Amino acid sequence: MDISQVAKLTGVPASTLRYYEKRGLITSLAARGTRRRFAPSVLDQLALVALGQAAGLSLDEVRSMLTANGRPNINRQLLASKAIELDTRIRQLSAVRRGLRHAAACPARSHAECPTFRKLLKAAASGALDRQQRERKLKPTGKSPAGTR
Amino acid sequence: MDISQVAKLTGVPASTLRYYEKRGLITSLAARGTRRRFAPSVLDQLALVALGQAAGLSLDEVRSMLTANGRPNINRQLLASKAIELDTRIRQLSAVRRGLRHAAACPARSHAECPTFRKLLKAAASGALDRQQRERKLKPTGKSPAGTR
DNA sequence: ATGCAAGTTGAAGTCAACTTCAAGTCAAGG
DNA sequence: CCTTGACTTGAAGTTGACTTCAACTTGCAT
Repeated sequence: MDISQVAKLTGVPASTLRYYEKRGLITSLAARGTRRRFAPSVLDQLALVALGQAAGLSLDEVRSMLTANGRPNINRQLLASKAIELDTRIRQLSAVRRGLRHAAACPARSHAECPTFRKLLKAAASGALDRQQRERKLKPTGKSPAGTR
Repeated sequence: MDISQVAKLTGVPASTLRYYEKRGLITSLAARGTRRRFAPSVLDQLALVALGQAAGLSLDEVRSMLTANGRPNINRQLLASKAIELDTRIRQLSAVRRGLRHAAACPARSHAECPTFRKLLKAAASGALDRQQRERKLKPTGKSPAGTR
């Protein structure tokens, strides 16, 4: 397959595919300078990247789970710890969602005065603050964790 | 309170507090050029920012829910739609978490050959790809300021 | 054989949310 | 009064994941 076919098939832009290849996340059969050709297995590789991203791995972390030839090579410990992080995150998001739903539905004039909202606010916010602090601890130099998108 | 007290109390660095003030997310009582003083209500304001961030709002979106004087002014429609997004996101994260847990525990030699893993991979990844495509649709020029994240 | 869309490259630009820097100001202790 | 350390400002730098650009090459259709 050529790059535009893969792009069309997966929805991943050609520029991203080139970028992923440079980062060692996917493999192509190209001689340098000529047009890339992708084996069908690139679809699996892209799926793995997508899964990793969805799980909150950086591209470097995803690559660390691939062998030189592009096959997966799983670091169980990293995955298990990411799963735990996900658990926590899911719980926090659920609390936030409750907060939003309440805020959107609650008829109180000012939410500053609605006790239910204040309670959810405090819970969700303190969770968020804790999380911020944890992240700062992991990066003691103070470099920003670039968005918890 | 002065800026370092607020920082200590909330865990939000002083630099961030200044940044938030410049962005109109929190208010201070300072005459320009002198030292900032914060009213206790700044803690509520910060909680609201944290909640918004946790819910996936951009700082601009958070600010759009504040009146000029810094009191919350909630856009129910935006909140409700963010709650729906959160629902979706939570479901996707749950699927991803299942995938991770399985990958971390599954004894198959190569995960490429484990059918359970392949199924979860496909599900989680396709969800992730769909999401990517949706986000790209919302940003057609690539220059739009309204981050959906 | 030729035109031109589609591909190639490295380098530079973008974005959000901060952080860091340089240069200067203020306030309290000694 | 003077030092010192916490504070002030605007400007510039950082991060990760891409995208865009400029300047060429390729390869299919005519």
